[in-house]
Amino acid sequence: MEPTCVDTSLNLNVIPSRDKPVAAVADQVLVEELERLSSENKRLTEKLNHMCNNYIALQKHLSQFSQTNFENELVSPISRKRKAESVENCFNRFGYAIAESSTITTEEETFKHNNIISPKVSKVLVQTDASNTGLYVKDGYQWRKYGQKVTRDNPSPRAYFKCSFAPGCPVKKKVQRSVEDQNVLVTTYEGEHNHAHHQPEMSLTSSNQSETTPTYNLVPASSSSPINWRTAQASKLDLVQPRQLVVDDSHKSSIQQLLVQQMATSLTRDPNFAAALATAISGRIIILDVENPK
DNA sequence: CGATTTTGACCCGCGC
DNA sequence: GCGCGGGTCAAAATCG
Repeated sequence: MEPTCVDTSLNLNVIPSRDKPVAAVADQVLVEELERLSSENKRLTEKLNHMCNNYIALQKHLSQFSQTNFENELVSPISRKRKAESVENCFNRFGYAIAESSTITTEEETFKHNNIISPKVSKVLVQTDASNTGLYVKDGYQWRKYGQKVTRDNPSPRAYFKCSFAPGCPVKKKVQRSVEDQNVLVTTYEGEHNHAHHQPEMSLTSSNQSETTPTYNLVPASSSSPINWRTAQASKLDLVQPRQLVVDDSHKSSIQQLLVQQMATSLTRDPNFAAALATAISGRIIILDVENPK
């Protein structure tokens, strides 16, 4: 798909002519602008729909890939580390990660096949700027750091956090900079919170934690110039505990449509969204065509 | 002064 | 059995 630049700004420059009074011209301009914005809105909704379809297709591919991996491992078992690596490579192969989450790992599948309940593991990639040297991802929960370690395969240290919001909450997370792109923080969540998500925002801040606007990032795993989407409305997307709606095919499309509409509506209501979206789209978008992969 | 972070020590599983 | 590496503990330091 060709990168598209969408002009979401309002052009209200009124140039009165001798024939038409200022008010009439202004009315006409407003109507034209409204029509243009509504068509842009429609186009954006379609794009969002397309991206959702791609995401679902990718998830399907990933689960198929994991399934194949598991079957292969039954024949020739590999080490725990190798398994983790294969999942990581799987992400990279798909090329883009929308705050990537592995809702299921090969290890987890192994447990499932053995009917053993394992803690939920999810992985989130968060874009940082180069000046940010901290390992803190503000995700709405309260974390207590309990360790830091330099690992063999990555020169940057890995930080270990426990959820300290509720006593006895079993959730842990590991945060480490990606070995491929130092601007990307790889956060691995383990377990599920036994309490409510009290802070609605999901933002990345530097160690001084001074940023107030939630920041969401699309992180192309293979790209060094990722796209930033900055919108407050996006806080409605729960990226911390990625969930999968399980629906049958007959309801899938209608639910999908509903979600797309809700997302589009809430996003377009946000005054910051237009500017952010224009910046993002005029930058670079990589959308994987699942039907015709290059 | 309590909460949080830092950091070296320790534990444990895995591979050889 | 030993060494390595990842994960955790806990005492000291720091912060608000």
